[in-house]
Amino acid sequence: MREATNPLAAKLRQFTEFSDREVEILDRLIAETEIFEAGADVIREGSRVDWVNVVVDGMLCRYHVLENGRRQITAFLVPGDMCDLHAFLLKEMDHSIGALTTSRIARIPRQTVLEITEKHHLLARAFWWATMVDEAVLRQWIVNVGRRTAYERTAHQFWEMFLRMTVVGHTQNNSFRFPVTQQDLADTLGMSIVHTNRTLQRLRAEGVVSVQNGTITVRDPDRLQAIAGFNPTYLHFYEHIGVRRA
Amino acid sequence: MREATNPLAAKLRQFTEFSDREVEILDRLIAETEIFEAGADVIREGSRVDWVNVVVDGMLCRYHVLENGRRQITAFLVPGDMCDLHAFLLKEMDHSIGALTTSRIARIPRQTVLEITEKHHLLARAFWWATMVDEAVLRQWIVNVGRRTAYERTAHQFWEMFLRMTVVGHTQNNSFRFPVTQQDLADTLGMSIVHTNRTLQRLRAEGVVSVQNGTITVRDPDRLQAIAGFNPTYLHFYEHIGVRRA
DNA sequence: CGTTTTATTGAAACACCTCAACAACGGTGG
DNA sequence: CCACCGTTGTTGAGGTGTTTCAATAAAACG
Repeated sequence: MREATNPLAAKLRQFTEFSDREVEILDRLIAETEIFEAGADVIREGSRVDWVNVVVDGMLCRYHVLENGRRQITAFLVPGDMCDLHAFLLKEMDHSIGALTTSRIARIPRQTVLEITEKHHLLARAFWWATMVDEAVLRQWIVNVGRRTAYERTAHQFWEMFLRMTVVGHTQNNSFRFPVTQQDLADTLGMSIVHTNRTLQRLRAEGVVSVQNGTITVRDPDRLQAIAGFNPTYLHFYEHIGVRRA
Repeated sequence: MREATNPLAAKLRQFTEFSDREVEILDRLIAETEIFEAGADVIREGSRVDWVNVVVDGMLCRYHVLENGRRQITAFLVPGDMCDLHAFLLKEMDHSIGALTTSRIARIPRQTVLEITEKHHLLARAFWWATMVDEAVLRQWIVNVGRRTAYERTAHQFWEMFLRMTVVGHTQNNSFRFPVTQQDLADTLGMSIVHTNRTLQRLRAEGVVSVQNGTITVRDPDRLQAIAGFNPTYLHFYEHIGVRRA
């Protein structure tokens, strides 16, 4: 059964146009999906993986757990994102992926991915591109955690997320669903839950954003981008898919 | 002129075997090189790139600069590493790449990369794989900066670097060249130079590592790995290319 | 409604930062 | 070969952003 809209195709179309044949293949890839409840792990650290997960619906996160219970989230996954391609390299997953909301996931066997990339250069290249985009986001994440204050860091995370959600058409009236607890947010920003709470309060008090019920509303986009110290060069990355400079 | 040893081929061989034809192509890619002096930038933020850089010799780093001068290093590049593939996506570089030592770089035109990946699936896949490895390293970097103390963080960086250098055969007697200033190190670990200095002293005083003249010697590997809280799963990544668990 | 999870608050502790001075080192030119 | 100079490393000390602990309020859940 074909998806009305194929988030994977939508995402990859950012990079290039596809033929009908290629779109058909992408459709077939996500035809069969599996549901994961909020809070459930899609993959757990240490497990062996022989397939690629594609997010069809929902939101998930990649997280690493250290010995003493410390946790670090290293990515949020939204519809269209492929994950665990790298599992072909590692014998075992070095981190877990958990569902933040009830999510629909398509599982593509390793063999299928290999065959497709062998026969369809353009798709192979698109997959590669998607990996490189992830890389760019990861680098910004490091900069964020390494060199920004809690306040800037939180703003940057929100702004980046806002842009990403806009790209895939998941924002309306400057607001979008971001169903994370403050603990989750603390674990993505590399700070304590208490300080996360206080930082959120400040952002709210200053009328920059409002956060409620897992929905974030950007009240003052210009201000938010400014606080975030958002790299205008990095923004190009979003410009060519429709997001404009403030 | 053929390279006696091709670091690019050496690196990609971690993932798969190549035919003579493919190796020949890889050799040709890095046949022509350019020298960059220590301290020079290979690419600067904001510039447009139409080629891929491959490190043939030396060591470089990827760094991001924020408005007020704060800097964050997000990667070290060693022989065999390809960089700026993602530049095909972004209009401009969102960060710079600087040479830490005098380095030899091969510049491969964008068009060449596209042609090769179109005609040679295996090479295309290898490039993709290399990108995914970079991603895994970046994720660990985030965990490091986000959730480890200065002490653990520094240890982790050293241990990771030690493993990477071992992989490409650049360690001898548990020591390797790591020609960074304490400021550089501070910028990679997301801490101040003063605290970096003190952390190094502690690591030295405890007989874990010694650092001198841009050369690091791992005096107590087991201890270092333990302090780093190095993820044994992540280690698999190195195991299949010869590095063994302590 | 109880029960569990999540958000919020206060206050003390501390890891890390900033400032600022000085020592050591490596190169350069006289 | 020494004097000079810029860069890098080291130290002390006070300041602060952030954490930790611990308790309470407020939602969310069944």
